[in-house]
Amino acid sequence: MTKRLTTIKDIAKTLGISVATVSRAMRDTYDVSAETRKLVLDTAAKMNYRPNFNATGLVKSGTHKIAVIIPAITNYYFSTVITGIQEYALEHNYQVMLYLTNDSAYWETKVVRELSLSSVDGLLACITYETADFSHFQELIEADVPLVFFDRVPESVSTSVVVQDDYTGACLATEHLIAQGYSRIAHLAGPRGLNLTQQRLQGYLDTLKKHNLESYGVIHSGFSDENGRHDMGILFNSTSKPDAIFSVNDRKAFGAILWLREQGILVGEEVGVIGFTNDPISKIITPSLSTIAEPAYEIGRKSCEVLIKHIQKQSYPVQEISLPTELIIRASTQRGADFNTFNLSKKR
Amino acid sequence: MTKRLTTIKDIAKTLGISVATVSRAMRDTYDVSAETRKLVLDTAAKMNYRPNFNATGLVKSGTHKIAVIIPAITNYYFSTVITGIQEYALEHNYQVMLYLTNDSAYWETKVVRELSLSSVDGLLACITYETADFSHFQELIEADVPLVFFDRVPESVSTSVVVQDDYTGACLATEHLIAQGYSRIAHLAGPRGLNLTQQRLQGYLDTLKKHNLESYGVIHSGFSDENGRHDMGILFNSTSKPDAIFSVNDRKAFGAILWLREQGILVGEEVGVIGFTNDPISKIITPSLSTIAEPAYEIGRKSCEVLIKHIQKQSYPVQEISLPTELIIRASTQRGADFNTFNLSKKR
DNA sequence: AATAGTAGCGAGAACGTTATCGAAACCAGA
DNA sequence: TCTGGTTTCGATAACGTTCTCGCTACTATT
Repeated sequence: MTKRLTTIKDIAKTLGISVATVSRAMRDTYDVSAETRKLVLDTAAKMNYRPNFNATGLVKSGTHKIAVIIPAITNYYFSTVITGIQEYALEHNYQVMLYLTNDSAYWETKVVRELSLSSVDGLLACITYETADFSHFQELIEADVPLVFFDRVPESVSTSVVVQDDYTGACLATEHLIAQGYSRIAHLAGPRGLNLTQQRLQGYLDTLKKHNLESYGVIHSGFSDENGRHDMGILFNSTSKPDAIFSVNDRKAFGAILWLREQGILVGEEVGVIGFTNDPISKIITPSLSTIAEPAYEIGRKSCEVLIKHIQKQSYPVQEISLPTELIIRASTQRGADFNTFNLSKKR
Repeated sequence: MTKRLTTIKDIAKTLGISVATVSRAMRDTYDVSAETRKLVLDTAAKMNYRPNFNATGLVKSGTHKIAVIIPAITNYYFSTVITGIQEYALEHNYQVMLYLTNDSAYWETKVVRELSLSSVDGLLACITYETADFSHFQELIEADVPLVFFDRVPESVSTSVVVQDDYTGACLATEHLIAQGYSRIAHLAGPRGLNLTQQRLQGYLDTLKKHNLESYGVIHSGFSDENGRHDMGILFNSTSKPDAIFSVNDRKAFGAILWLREQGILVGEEVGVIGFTNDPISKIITPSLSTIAEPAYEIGRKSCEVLIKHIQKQSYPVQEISLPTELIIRASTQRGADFNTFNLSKKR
């Protein structure tokens, strides 16, 4: 098919030395004189030599590849995490293989099971919101395959995880709503069973309790803006309507804002909305969305770092890393100012 | 490190047959009886056998992997393209390796040059907007490495490309602005040198000419909303101000809308804005953005399909595929209605 | 009964690299 | 001159798989 590439043998032949010497020279190890080393390196460059990773991978078990298994990449959070993973990996000479599960547990198990362990050194995974059976991951752990979870992590398997501090973030969000004078607070929650859903819900509930407030409703559903929009209809159909919404993520909060605008309800003034992520859209939407910022890029880098450390020495202890979040205050939780029209109709 | 995996030899030994027979049985080829085949397959499953891709890759040249080289993934278009690539690849038993260049020509050449050709069967690339020297790609082509470009394609190298119809899309956008009654039209253009920048600019210019209109300004810069915002300041600083903006992409159009809003200029009513991409944000921003929809997902699938065909038979002819775009009319190019306030302050 | 053909299997080389071991060459000290 | 130590290098086996051959046994044909 493609032209034959130059191998270590070719170099050895043209130089009249053995392949062993060439191999040693390439890797800058012991037992090779400075002259021959330079000679080998020069002719290797001249002959446009590239190492064959299949061969090296065969003899030393270990490809320099890691697999990233993730529900999707078409949103701010995931794409930013991947960017962090990618950069850390490349800096440390690892290559990343990407697998999208499309939030399907079927695809996830299929990918994980069929993933030939001879083709990657380790796995970085973020589970789907359907995943209830973790046996496919358990098998990997029992086979001593390095594995770290990020963002959405299972509770039952014992391996390293890297997440943002979901609980504290939810507390910050709820505290902020209360401080702004909202008291009838509802929560647009994520899919049940996900650790992150539980953590954010718990932070919300605990903060309400601390202030002797009652929840004005919790609805579990998916992460899309359409989910948010739909759930708002249900929430506001009751007799006791909320005056503020804490959404499990920004996308659902966008749906909430869109719904409120359609209903002619003033966002901020009448109903406060706060999200979770700090998606760039939150700055663009009208009114701009207050939110809890997640360190997506750092989560990518950190989880990749932990994985590579696990790969490089199996004695590396299991980590449970939680990165801090931050409250970002924008217009959607402000009263008093008419942020809704946002100068849109003001003439020069 | 990790536990020793079961190999074809282990299966042969426990069954008392030769490795050759096992190998043939696994691949369902000739010269093996139905009984032994079943026997081999059963014990392979029982022993949890996984093929070692390093070994197969060594003997048959050909890993089932493709490399995707892309400037970034943290935006709608690129992440959607990747999703399409990924899905087509997985369906056809190829695995994708991801490389982000971060729009740096330095990183691009580094990645392409260091990419061991023994570890991938082909490349899918979208160049950075800095890339002026294409020798790193030229080398691959000369080495007969399958390579296809998508979206941002170089003109000088002769290989398959998959793009959207940028020229016609730009014509559609400009025609639409004119049809809506705008006549003083300016263009927020992309970085110079990119084919897509040239195509969209040309479509814009040709359509103006067709209607005997003059351009009210063309400014080249990057793709970010910040670029768009900045360029608007320049555009409106002249004595002859435009009454409509055609932006090379949606992100810059968002910047333009934000800038207009800050200036108290009514978007749509006073100044029309149209983008290019159909980023989901275009539905969320106020007013919603008219745009030219790109078939990002299909471009991903199609370019992956072309690449795999190139890999599978080297006689496959070079393709130049251009996928159609579509005009999406929203509020930012409508006059008459007060879309800017968008019911925001309307009480129930 | 002799031959030819075929189905099923095994032995061994090969892919490109690294690791182990030993050999050669050189040098220093006695 | 001999011994011992170091430095530098080569031969060879291994990694797990596929591929090419050749061998055996069986069936069909004459």
